[in-house]
Amino acid sequence: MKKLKERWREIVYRAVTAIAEKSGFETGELAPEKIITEVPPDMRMGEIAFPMFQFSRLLKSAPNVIAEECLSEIEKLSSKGELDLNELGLPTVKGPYLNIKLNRESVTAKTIDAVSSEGSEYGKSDILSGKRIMIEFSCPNTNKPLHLGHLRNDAIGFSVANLLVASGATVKRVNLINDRGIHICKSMAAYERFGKGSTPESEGIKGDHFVGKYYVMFNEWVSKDPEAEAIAREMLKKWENGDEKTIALWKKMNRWAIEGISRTYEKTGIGFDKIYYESETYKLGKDEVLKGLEGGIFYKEEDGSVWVDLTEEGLDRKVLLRSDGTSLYLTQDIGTAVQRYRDWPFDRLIYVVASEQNYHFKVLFLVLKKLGHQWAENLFHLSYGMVNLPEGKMKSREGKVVDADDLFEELKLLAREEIGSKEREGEIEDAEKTAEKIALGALNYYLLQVSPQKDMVFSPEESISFTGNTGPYLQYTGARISSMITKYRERESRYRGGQFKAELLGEEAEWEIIRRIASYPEIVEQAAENYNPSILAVYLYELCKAYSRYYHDFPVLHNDDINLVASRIKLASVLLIVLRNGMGILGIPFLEKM
RNA sequence: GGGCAAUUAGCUCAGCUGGAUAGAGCGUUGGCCUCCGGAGCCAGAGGUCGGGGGUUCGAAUCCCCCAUUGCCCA
Repeated sequence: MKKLKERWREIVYRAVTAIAEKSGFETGELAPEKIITEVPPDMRMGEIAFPMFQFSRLLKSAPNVIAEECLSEIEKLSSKGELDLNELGLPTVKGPYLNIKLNRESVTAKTIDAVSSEGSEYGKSDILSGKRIMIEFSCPNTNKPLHLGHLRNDAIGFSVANLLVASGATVKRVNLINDRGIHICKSMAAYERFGKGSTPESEGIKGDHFVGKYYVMFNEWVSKDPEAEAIAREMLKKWENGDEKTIALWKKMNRWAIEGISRTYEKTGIGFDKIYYESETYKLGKDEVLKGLEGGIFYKEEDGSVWVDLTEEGLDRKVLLRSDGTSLYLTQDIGTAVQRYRDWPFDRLIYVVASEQNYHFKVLFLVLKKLGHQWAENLFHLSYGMVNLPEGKMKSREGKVVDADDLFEELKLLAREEIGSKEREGEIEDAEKTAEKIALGALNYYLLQVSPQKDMVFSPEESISFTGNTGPYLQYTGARISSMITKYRERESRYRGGQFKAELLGEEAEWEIIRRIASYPEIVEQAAENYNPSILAVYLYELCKAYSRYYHDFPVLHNDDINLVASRIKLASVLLIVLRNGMGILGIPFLEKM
């Protein structure tokens, strides 16, 4: 379909050029790829539309006149045998638009053939082939469990990584564990005081929640006794000086936290190719800053703190090292970036981080550029909006946070109930696992249907809804079709000899599905280019919607014509491939039964 | 004080590089299971695309001003 569109652009270009020559106008910078195409509002008008307004200035003529002229030029080319309109489709004029009606039968045959032969490869492109792209996402702290914000981050990171892979890039998924700093010491201090040697095992609590409990405890403690703050700070100093006991405690608690967080990752199905730890890169960051200081890129204040002046770049001055020589987030990020480029020279590094850090990344990228790293130009902050609750912002200090594990459990429970209410339970092999997959599908779809850049409201009731525009709707469509195909195979003898014939798929509803299937590769490209999984989410929903409508109106198996059955089954199985591929990219588990 | 972003139906969101009548879901009103999975399908009501200017043959989309909200920097 993309190829056809490009061919038509060239044809229209030729036609317009011919008209221009006749009237003695220059075509100037006109080029086939610059010609604007659209999709007509009504399927009956065709599949590709060329608005002629774009040429009216060039040809000094009214768009509807140009449309007619264009058409006759194309017909001329066709009668000369230079164009095969039977293969390319039929141009028609509607007011100021030149619309192309594709040859349905030929597009149907080609599309179905392409999808069935490419299978799980269908939709992949090479627009990023040869590119090495590193993508950082998730980035948890080791003092508390993952929350809703991380889930959005993970969903975006995971799916964007998949989109890049589908576009031919070599992708390295990396995580950065924020495992050092005053906040980490807070939970350590609280544990040392209140923990009494308990462990996640002894308490029967997941490690990250266990550690998080002490972080909360610290905040309670410090509200009663301001001394706590000093104790934590003392601990940080000890940590930086390599005090053995402190390091041992730090290691122990980090292990608990990371172990717990990893279990959450297992549930949500995400993984990384490499994990970075701030505790291992912050020193490199310091070195870089000191190098910059020597090189005169940065400067020192009287109190000994190191600064960078970005006023020329339209930003502010910014601290890089505190007066006591300790590092900041920015310092650590400098070190991490440098380390990454050493480890794996990339063509692009994408940071999936919330929009509240927009300024931070602007500064980071500028500082790295100032330090002379040419690759700094290839850094990109994929900024996503905050996740708010209907009653307002999430506030971790006030306990107004949606915990990732809790949310997941809740979703799973509801999915389990839903399964139980369907009287289909007996057919499902593992109801527990299925419930988990439905929960994950609901969650990922909910988080990904919104454009990343926008803030979103997370309504618990809506996210657990399994009807309407949701992940489970996609899964449900997939399950129904799977079940139908199974039936088809079971009754194979009845349909034996049935042949797929493109011309039998002549219903409008079928054509709508086919043109959507044909445009899937373009959708994946678009989503990848914009780092925007929501484009794909919307597409999949519309695809399923179109099929559900069709499926409701037209029998697939219940037909006397076995060729018609075979053809409609073919359509269903091709759609299933697209659905599977697309859902895979978004992290929505595909289910044969649910 | 400065910067960035957002504002589309009661609620949550789509609307791609400006194009033909602004779309979904939830909710609401009303239909559809002797038939391949009703987690479904269909229809109705619901809009001054925050406000005002501008560019353009054409603006929800681009530009400017204002308002509101969120985030960040100091």
